[in-house]
Amino acid sequence: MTRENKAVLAAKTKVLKALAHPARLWMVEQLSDGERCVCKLVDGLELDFSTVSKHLLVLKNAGIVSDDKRGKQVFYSLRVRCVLNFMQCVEAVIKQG
Amino acid sequence: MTRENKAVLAAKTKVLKALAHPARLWMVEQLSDGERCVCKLVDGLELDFSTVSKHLLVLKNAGIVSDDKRGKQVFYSLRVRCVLNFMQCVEAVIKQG
DNA sequence: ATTATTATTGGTTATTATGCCAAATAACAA
DNA sequence: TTGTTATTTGGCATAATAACCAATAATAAT
Repeated sequence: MTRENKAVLAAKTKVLKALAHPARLWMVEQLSDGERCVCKLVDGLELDFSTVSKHLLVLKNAGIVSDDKRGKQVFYSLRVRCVLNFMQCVEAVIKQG
Repeated sequence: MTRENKAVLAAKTKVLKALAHPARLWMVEQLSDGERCVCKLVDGLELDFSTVSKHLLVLKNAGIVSDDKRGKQVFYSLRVRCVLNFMQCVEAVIKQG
């Protein structure tokens, strides 16, 4: 395998790893319905504010979400809708057992 | 969040986690071209035989691949083709920067 | 029967991920 | 200014992953 192939593989893996956590995946699903401030996401998760913030950073670094600070709140939104299509495939894997 | 929602989220996460490793993702891509024995996959990766075997177990437990022992070899194959479609979305995330 | 090949399992260690708390920042309000 | 709310950052403890080696199991070949 070439270094380039390895780099491509690492890039793909980064995106997948970002999605591969229940809290992060839940947030992505929430964002499919439109932007949310961090506080709103914290409300839906039984996690510390700082923990949620770090999870959002992971999603942002992977290119999956973007953030927009307005006033003292930060709103996150989904940059890539196709992520949701994939989840249908994941559900297919689950149902098939 | 209900326990049921948590369970669904955990199930989805299990599939995503299985894909979220360069060696495992590479193997899934290889299998898109047809079944492969473990030895063939080991050849393509710079990893110990036992390590590759364990990675395959992760994919199998997630429902992504199935195995078939014939003689002293074990052949793995992809159970869910749609996984490959998703990778196109992942590539879109990467290109978008 | 012995040996060789293919693969899995068990054990250990190193690295990475997760979560909380406390502290730091930023924006707005009083 | 001082205080309050919203968020991020740093630090630390713990849990989960990943890799290797050695040992085991199963099949095939000599």
